[in-house]
Formats: sequence, C-alpha cells, structure tokens
Amino acid sequence: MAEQITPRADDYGQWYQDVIRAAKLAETSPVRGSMVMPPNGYELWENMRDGLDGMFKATGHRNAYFPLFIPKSFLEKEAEHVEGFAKECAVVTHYRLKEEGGELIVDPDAELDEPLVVRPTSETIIWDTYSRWIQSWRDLPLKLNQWANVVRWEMRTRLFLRTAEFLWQEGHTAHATEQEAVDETRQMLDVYADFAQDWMAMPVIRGVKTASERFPGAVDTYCIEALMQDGKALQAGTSHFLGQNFARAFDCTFQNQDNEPEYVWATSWGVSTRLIGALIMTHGDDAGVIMPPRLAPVQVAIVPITRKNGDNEAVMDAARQMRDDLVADGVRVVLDDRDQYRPGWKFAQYEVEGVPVRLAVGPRDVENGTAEMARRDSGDKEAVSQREIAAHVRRALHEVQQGLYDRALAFRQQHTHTADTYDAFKAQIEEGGFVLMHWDGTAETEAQVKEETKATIRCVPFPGQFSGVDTEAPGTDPVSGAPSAGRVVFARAY
RNA sequence: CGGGGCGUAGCGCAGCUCGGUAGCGCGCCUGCUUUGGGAGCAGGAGGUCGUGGGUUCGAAUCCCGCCGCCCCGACCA
Repeated sequence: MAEQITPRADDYGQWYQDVIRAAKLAETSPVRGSMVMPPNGYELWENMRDGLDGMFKATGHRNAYFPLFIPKSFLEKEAEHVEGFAKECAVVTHYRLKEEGGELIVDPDAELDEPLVVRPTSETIIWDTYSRWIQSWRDLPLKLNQWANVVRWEMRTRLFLRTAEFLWQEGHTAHATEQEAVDETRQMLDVYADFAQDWMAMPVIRGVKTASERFPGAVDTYCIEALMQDGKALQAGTSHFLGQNFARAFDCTFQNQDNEPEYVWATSWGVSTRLIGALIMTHGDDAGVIMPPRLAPVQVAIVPITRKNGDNEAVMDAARQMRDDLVADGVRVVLDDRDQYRPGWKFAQYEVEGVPVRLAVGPRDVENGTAEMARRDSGDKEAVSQREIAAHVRRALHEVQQGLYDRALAFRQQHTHTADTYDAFKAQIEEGGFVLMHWDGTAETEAQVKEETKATIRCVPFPGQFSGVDTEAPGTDPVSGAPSAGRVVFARAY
C-alpha cells in the first residue's frame, strides 16, 4: 500500500514529516536531532550547493576548509559570540575508549588538556587563521567560503529546519574598509535572494534584523525571510556585517597604505540544509513534495507502459530514444524500466518525490508517435511528439519553474497585510502571514509583542518590496503610541 | 527543562486491563496471472517483545530502576 501523507489542512507539522519520509529526503537517525540524507535529499542539496557555489565564485570568492574542532579557548575571545553559542556546543574531552568489564568506557587517562568544541560556526578558527594570513592592505580583501557540517546542540529539533548537525556553507571575508565590508554583506544577501527566487522558485523579503535577533558578535545581520504555507515565516539565509569585533578578538590587523596598523573589517554569511525545509513548505502539496526543475535531482521520469502480449520492444525503443534525446539536451532524466512496479505505482511515487515532469509512453503512443507529458505542479497532461521531446520538456520545465514561483508569490501577497491598531495586528497574526506594522524601534515594544502574540520582527525590510505599501513612511507605533520611522515585518516564525 | 506519547519482524501497529510460550497490515523471497493511475492468487522467510532487576511453576503482559526516540512548549539557523 501507499505511503500515507497527512493532508496539510489536518496537521501541517505531520504533513511535513510525512512528506519527508515518503519522498525519501531524510530520516531520523539513532542520535537525537541528527539525520540521514538518502540520495533524494542529498542530491537536492548537491544541486543547491552547485548553484550557490557558482554564484559565490562569480562574485570573487574561493573555497577553503577549516577544521571541525575548535579549542575551547577560541570561543571565549568574543564576548557576545560566547554568549550566543556556549549553551549549545558539543564538546570533546577525551580521545580514547577502553574495554572494562566487557563494555567500552571512556578512558579516564585519555583526557584532553584543553577540551575541543565541535564547531557551531567557524568565525573563531577562521579569524585565528586570518590574523596570521593578513599583514598588509595588499592581502585584502580576503574572500573565502567553506562547505561544511556544523553542530548545535538544540533543545528541540526538526528535520532540515533545525537539526543538531547540519550541512551549510559559511562565507568569511576580510576587508580594509567598513564600506567595502558592508557592500559585501549586502551583495551576498542579494546572491541569496536571487538564488531563492531563481533556483528555488521561492520569493523572499530582504531586510535587516533587529538587535535582539542579530547574530552573536555581529554589528548588523541582514536576512532573507520566506513565508511558509501554514503562515509561519522562515529565516532562509543570513549575511552578517561583523564590524571589527572578530578582528579585535583575534588581533587581526593590517598595515594600511600610510603604514599604520588597522583592524580588519569582517563579514560572514550562510545558508544551510534548512533551505530544503523551506523548499518543501513553499511548494509541497497533499500528494508530496514538488521540486523546482532547476534543483530537482530528477527532472523527468519516463514510465514505459508495457503489455504482456504487446510490442514491448517498440515501447522500450521509444522510451530509450526520448531518454537519449533528453540526456543530450542536458536534462536530468530517468527511464524507469523496473518491471516489479506497475505504471500507476510509478506515477504515484514520482508525484510523492516531486519530479516536475513525467512522460508516459505505451503502445498507443508508439502508434501515434507521441508521449503523455504530465506536469507535477498543475497535474496537466498533454500528448506531445516524441520527435520533438526535448523542446517540449524544456518548455514544460520552464513553465513549472515559473509556475511554482508565481504561485508562491501570489500566496505570499495574499498573506501579507498591514495593521494600524494593535487589535487588528493580533487578529491578523492569528490568521498567519506577514504583518506590516509600525514599530517605535525599541526592544521593549518588540519584546512585548513577542510575549503577547508570539510574533517576532522578522526584519526591517529594504524599501520597495511591498506593492502599495511604503514601509519607509513614518507613523505611530500602535503598541506604544510612540513615533515610528516605518513599518517592519512581523510574523510567527519557525 | 516542563507537558504528552511511544519502544513487540525492515516499516506501521495489535496483544498488556484479566500472566500460559507472539499476531496483523505493508514491505521482502518464490511461482503463476497481470501492467494507460498505488494489481491478484498461492506458497514462504523473518522477532533474545528497548534494557537491568524483582514477583511467579511460568512475564511482551504485574512491580521497581535505567536508557532511548517522537510530538507540543520555553531557547535557537
């Protein structure tokens, strides 16, 4: 029997888990909060990684690798950074096990002189390194990225959205001037926003975090925020302007052109496997996940329909010819010739896994020189010519990519509202979605709203992102009655 | 850390109240018939019932301890 997927309307959280399991994107593992990623999930991540990596390189970054283990003392050097991460660090204190009474125990004689922290993020080890690499203004800018795993011992975990170990990239750059570092921070935020929109087909809001939501150790944290189908917001990527905080903590200076020592200006930015969770909750439906074609591990599945007494060779020949044509055209395609599953089973399974375009070819099609092409997003089917299959598939993939984006954008627009009174705000927050409301800029008001409504300020948005709403226009904070410089984006968030 | 739930075959579960030597569905293996939307029949393999102790002639079942996982909150990407 089929994998059961709970309808979204019944229980969105359960739907999310069901979809991940049924589409074989991830599984829980024996260790709390850590996940196994089967090929369906990992290939999706690989495609995200490749897309982003190309964009990083196009903006002048190079990849490097820094160690998993960080001396505990490094984490003590930046006060806010310690404060932010100390509570969720995995720590290695020993380097050997031994057998005692038939079981393995930690050898008490093998204690490390200094405990090692499993990186929750790599600012400290990287800035320790940078302090040795950077001597002169000629060494700047230094723009590196690393693809890595990090560990944060979270209290409560959720597949992809918050796992104890996750895969991510972290960019770390060093600059001679404040302006250059700020420009870098903003540029990388734009890279993330472009990636979300052009690759993931996921519209995002760009903005800056309030002080209370800022990255530990950052001067400013910029972010992209997406809206999930259940009306909750998800922080999908962050780009931090770190000022000279880490340079000071790790004594990283350079000599400027006037032969004077100066502290280096820094940025860091990252996105993680959380993006997979964002993708699932942006596009999925009650039948399963829907992969945006640009990222889909399998873009096209070809299902041959054979018959006991039919001319199966002709069907298979047609299927193989289409596969070859599509491969030649650079399409990621599988020809599913497994005979232990019937066509209906395969149709259902590819829908669960979110393959954007499906082709079916049977005896009738062979006669007509056609194939049945079905779109995952709309369910639309049409008969297309086998001979021009590559062109038809290209068009369909493009339409699915665009269709997913349009649908997600329309959803976000329908679930974005303004509120001018606190009561209206509370009602709107209960409905879900983004709520644009004036804010007096104080942490007190922000905390009060969070306490009373569970909504947080997702960001202070950049101008011009909401049609018909000028978020820059001054007004009055309806919560405190104090003057406000503009509207900010509130939502309940993951 | 608070609240709730659950550990029995690969997966999902029943059996436990009322102790008597373990069962169902899916999956898996073999064969035959099937194949244009999650096939049918027949046969078959597979389990120290999370773990340690206790009660008992006898424990998946009763009692005590421990471990783990999931969900909801607080905290966080």
